[in-house]
Amino acid sequence: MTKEDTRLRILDAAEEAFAEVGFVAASLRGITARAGVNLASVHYHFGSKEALLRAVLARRIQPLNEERLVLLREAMEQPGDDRLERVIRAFLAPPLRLSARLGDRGRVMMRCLGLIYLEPGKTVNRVLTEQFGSVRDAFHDALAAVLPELGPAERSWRIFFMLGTMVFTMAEGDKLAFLSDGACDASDPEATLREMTAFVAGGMRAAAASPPEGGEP
Amino acid sequence: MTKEDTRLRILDAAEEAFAEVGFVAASLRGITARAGVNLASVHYHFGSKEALLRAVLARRIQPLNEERLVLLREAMEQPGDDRLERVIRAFLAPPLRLSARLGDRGRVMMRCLGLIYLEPGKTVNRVLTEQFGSVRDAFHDALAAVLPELGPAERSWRIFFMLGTMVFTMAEGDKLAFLSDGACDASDPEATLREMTAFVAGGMRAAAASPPEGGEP
DNA sequence: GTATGATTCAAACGGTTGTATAACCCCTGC
DNA sequence: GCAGGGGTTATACAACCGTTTGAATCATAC
Repeated sequence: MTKEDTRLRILDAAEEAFAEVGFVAASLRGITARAGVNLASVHYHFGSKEALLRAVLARRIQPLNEERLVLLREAMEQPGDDRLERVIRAFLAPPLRLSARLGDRGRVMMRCLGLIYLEPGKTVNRVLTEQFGSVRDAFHDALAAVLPELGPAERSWRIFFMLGTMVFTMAEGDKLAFLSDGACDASDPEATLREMTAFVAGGMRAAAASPPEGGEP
Repeated sequence: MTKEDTRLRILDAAEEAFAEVGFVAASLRGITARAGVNLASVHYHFGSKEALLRAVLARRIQPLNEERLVLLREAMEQPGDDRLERVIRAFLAPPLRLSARLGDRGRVMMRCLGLIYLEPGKTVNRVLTEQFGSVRDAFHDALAAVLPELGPAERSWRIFFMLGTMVFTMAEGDKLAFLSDGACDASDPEATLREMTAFVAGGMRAAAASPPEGGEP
């Protein structure tokens, strides 16, 4: 068993454990037992439990956000009536595509990312929001171009809702099969992308709800 | 200090602790210290940490779901073009109204409920989904009447997204002020209700994304 | 073949957790 | 004024946590 092998097995086991019970509830003993490695090896390879979490997140998030920006550029370059849908898909598709590519690990990765995003903790949040800052700005600008009738505050609200829809689906998608009596399957990336895009696009296109910010004439 | 006083102080302190760090990360010692009561009193009054969690949830959720069903009945009784908006408001308004009524505790309660909903754990989920079952069915039926062009699967998807938008906003609303550079304020219940209703209604009204379920002719 | 550095291993550390127990206080009813 | 019990208190317990340590093991280069 090589060094890289051990690192990978720890990363995989940690991702599974985080996906099942969250970060704080997952124990290094459980993770190392699942990975079949020694307890101390996680400190040798990563340094601490938090550093392990950062490694688990970085492995997935960095490619995701890069792909988001690439897809967003493509979506903005070509005109068309469905430019809004393409922008939204640029935001939603990367995790779903990655999930499909990972096979069985796909749902583990989705649940892990969604759960960790929602779990409190100063360090975790700092990492995620740092990574997410430029992506948020890029989509803010793109939506300003695609939906010029929306004010900046309204745009922020709706990007927030889009983020929420995605994170919630990633974290709680497993429960949808039960909630819908088997009619829906969130482990199908194609269907999930189609349904989410339609819903979010409809929400984005809704008439502005905010009263105008300037004083009345 | 009366018996009921101690119970209430524990409930309040627990709600705050859960809102800040979640259930597993919150310690009974921290909770009882915050409440100014003895450590053992939580076992005397509630029995266990999990039973305390159930009590914290029940205090808020039961009235919420009852109000949802009342508002839903009212929304369905009177006709009009904005029946969809009224149905959605029946779902979204109760927690926001309760938050406004609770004053400073409002945001604590919102964050606690949202966070606990998203935190893994067999018991928690069972309690919440049990309480939520009848509400989900009622809204499913109401939306079938208001949006007859939507198939049952599509309806389940969109109710799921509505739930996600609400839970995410309850849990992460605090961060919206930062994410929007101060342009949005999720601690304003009126504005939050207005923005969420517009977004969710738009998503609900979007054209169906699913291919028809029957075979092609 | 042996020296060297990297990796793994078993064991233990101090601290925190939820829970249990028994003594204690205080108020009420007689 | 005093018995009694509901409520509070301090304390202890066993289990588990993340982290550290130093020896054992391995692979590699000379």
